[in-house]
Amino acid sequence: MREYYSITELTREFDISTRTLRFYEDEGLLAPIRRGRTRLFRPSDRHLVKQIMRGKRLGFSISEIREIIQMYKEPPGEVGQLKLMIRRIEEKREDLRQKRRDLEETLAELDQAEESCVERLAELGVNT
Amino acid sequence: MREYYSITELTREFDISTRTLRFYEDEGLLAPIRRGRTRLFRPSDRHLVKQIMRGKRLGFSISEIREIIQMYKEPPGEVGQLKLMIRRIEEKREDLRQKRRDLEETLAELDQAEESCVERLAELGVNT
DNA sequence: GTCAGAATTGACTTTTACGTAAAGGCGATG
DNA sequence: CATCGCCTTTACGTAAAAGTCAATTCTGAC
Repeated sequence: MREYYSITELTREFDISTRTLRFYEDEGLLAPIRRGRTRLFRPSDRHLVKQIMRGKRLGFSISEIREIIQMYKEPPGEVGQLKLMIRRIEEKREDLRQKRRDLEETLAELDQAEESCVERLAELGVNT
Repeated sequence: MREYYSITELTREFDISTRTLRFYEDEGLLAPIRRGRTRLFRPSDRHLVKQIMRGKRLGFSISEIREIIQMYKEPPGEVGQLKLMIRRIEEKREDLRQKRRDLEETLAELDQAEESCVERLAELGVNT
């Protein structure tokens, strides 16, 4: 496991700009360490970037992603906070389950659409 | 099945604003008929709104949603167009499968996070 | 017919998530 | 030493997706 990644290494790996990574840092999603002014990304930072990109693909906003990332961290020490956290996690999961239903429906409709196209091609005497 | 829905009926059903529905019309996603200047939404328009909201929840942009909606329509008559359409559908499906992987991973991590919280509560002697 | 409530258009504003340009620091290499 | 390539901050710009507001116009109920 590498010790540090430079900002451009990560931009290449995840196909995003340096601006984007700095923006995520401003937004409190990342906190790479510094050598002088230069950012050094640890493997854990790189993993955070992965999670951020995953969140993006699922259509979560920056603040939603921030919330989700909070959930992955060490659980809080206080009972009230813990219970609150559990409730929030359950909400996010419900959110994701809705997305899953949406996803399956969309996939099913696309399957149907493709089938129609294939049939139409067959009618036209094209061998698929 | 109702014949027509008013704009406000749909805003209430889907919890969106009239501005949003008109915006979708401007963007070519909807084309309700008119009585005078007033929009009348048919069941098919209402169904389109459902599909749009689904797309939104999955993080698709307006133009991606427009593309997907195109795919649900009658398949084109020309062989080249049909083959192109099939390729596009396959791309969208790959996109959705990626989202599904992202989703499952996120759900798994949230499960883990919740478990940590529950354990922590147990340590603190709280009965869940 | 009139009057409140709903609907319309059009213009301007806002939020999010970056893009882009300016101006320059730091270290290696020819 | 100069010039790459990579890194930095600061600041303004922008596209997408609506929100908001104003000025009208319908229209259904009384």
